[in-house]
Amino acid sequence: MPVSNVTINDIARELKVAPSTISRALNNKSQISEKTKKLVRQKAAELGYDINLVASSLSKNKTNIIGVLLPNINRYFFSQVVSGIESVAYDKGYQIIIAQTNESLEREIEVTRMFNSTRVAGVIACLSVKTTDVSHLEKLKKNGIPLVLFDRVDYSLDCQKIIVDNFDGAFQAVSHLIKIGCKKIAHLGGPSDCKVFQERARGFSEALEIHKIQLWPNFLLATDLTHEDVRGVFSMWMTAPQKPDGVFVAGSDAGLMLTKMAVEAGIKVPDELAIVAFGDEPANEYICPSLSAVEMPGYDMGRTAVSQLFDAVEGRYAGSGTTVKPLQLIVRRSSFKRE
Amino acid sequence: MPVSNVTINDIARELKVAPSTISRALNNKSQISEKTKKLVRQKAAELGYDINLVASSLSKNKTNIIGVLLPNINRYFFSQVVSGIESVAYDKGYQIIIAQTNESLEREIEVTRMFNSTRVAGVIACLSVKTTDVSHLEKLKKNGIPLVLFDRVDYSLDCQKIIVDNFDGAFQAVSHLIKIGCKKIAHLGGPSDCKVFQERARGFSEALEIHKIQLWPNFLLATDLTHEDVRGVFSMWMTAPQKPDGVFVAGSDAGLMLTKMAVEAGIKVPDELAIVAFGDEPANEYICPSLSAVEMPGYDMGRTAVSQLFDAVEGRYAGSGTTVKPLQLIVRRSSFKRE
DNA sequence: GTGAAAGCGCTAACAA
DNA sequence: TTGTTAGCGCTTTCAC
Repeated sequence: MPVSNVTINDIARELKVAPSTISRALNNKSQISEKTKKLVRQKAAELGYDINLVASSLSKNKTNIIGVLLPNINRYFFSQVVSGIESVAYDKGYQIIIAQTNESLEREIEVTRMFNSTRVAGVIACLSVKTTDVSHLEKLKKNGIPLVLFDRVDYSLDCQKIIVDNFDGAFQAVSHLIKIGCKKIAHLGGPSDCKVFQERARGFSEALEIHKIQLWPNFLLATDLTHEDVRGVFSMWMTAPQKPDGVFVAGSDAGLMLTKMAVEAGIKVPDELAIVAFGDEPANEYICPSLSAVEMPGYDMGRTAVSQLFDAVEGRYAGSGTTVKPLQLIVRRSSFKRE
Repeated sequence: MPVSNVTINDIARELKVAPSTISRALNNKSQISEKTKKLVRQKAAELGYDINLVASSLSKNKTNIIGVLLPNINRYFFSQVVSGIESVAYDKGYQIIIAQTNESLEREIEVTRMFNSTRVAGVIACLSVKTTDVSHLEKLKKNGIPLVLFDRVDYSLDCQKIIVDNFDGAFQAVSHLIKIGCKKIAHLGGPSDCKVFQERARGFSEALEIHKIQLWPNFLLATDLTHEDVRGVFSMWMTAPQKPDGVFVAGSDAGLMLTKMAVEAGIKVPDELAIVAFGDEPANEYICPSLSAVEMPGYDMGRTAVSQLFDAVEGRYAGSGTTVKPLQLIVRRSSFKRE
């Protein structure tokens, strides 16, 4: 490993000026003549100089790195968020370091510690489903590292939060099912210890109540939304005395699985069973029948999150607040209007 | 912003020992008594000390950050690769900073410069389709930053490369189409200036040749695989005197689009038109008919790439070489055996 | 086994 | 406008 990097001292020596002059010139500071500025830039280019951001960061006590913490980068929603974050960060000259928790609190804590050690300029996070205690994130604040939460947030944390209205999305979805004529509507829900899933379940219940639709036993289930869960719940429903004629599924993967199982079991979707999922992804458009879903604006949420983070990083505004992004119900064949 | 971080000097002062002792204790160096080691750790925990990696990196002239450069994080394959990279990096105590090129060479150059300035420990990259000149990547090498390329590689670069055998994958796919009885097979190809797509086209041609299948005019097309491209090609094929009865599509997105268009046009897939795509993703399993595809092992490629990068970073082995990952043809309904 | 001191490359007072 | 100087927080020789 050669590691023969040019430093500002090299440039300074060649030009017979002080290193600080080089620094000023390269950073476009005001108190410097255009002439030397040009001279310095020229020589820097000639020697192939690239600033050492490690040294710069240490000196300024501030990096140009944003830490992004999320459950899994390979889930569609999260990859959309990351893409949004990266696009804005890039324009601002920031870099993003990403880490997955795999829904493990222990790992979330470890990553947060790492971000802290890296002295990231700020952190954007989506909490793991298991996260109840948030002291690890509070420590960031204590160290002067701004935090923005998205999707799975914790209200006890004093920071900006970007969310969707899970209650409303669920309410919309279920109201839609009711409108197209479903009478026996079930909810395949997510982990009950996670707020977003609680809200979705609440939206489901509320919609039933308002429309005076009966809730049958075992029609409101909290699961981990794994393949096994979906399979188990589906077979239970299909062998029960009361079968649902409409299902609101709390996650997009589970929605796809359920739709596929139903079709394979010979059930007519949507006629015998209408399905709407929370969370849209490309497969929803392709599955047969195509799957209705409440679409979460991941890319946009990412962009907003990082913009708000920059407000804090750059000292413009660092308050606490919640941005609620609009949700859109996309009606496809799996819940297309019957009579 | 409080920014009241504890340093090793604080610990040293409290313990009335030298900062170097703290450093040694915390880094588990050999020349230090267990007693002070324990003492130091205890005090560090008590004060809530977290190492400042910026300072550490500057001092060691080496960061614990891996730069990952790829076209788009929100494409399934790439998100899989990143996930694989992150999982291994995390275990090694490294962080990953990711950047998207959006298939822009200019941006690829800019990001590379940035990685260089960040003094990343190494870089893992998938070149943009537009990348022909690779001097920006050569500069990394010159600066002692190891590089590993994956998927879209450049053989003039002296580094490890992780790829799939695009020729073979295409050959397999097309041979399969031939085996199930297709006689008029077409190829919806990708950008012709990109090696991987050239190889896929070559595999297509070779399979036809070997099996003595005629190549009809306009049956071997290079496109950008956009929605418009797919639509245009599809309608051209369907209105031509000779319609294909089998198509090998160079990308998974385009494969999904084509399948959907065919079904919507009332064409029986696979009976009238069999389809196989290069690249698998979740939607392939769900689309109706489900879409056959050559599966690229993204997660595994990511893990291998980063492992090889560590070999170079940690000075074990830094040669040049190519790892070819196995490709698997997954046969689904879109090309299921007819008689 | 521990301390003293230099230095990683840069920035930012303070002087001139 | 430019130079001098003192760090940023850590690691690492070199002494003791």
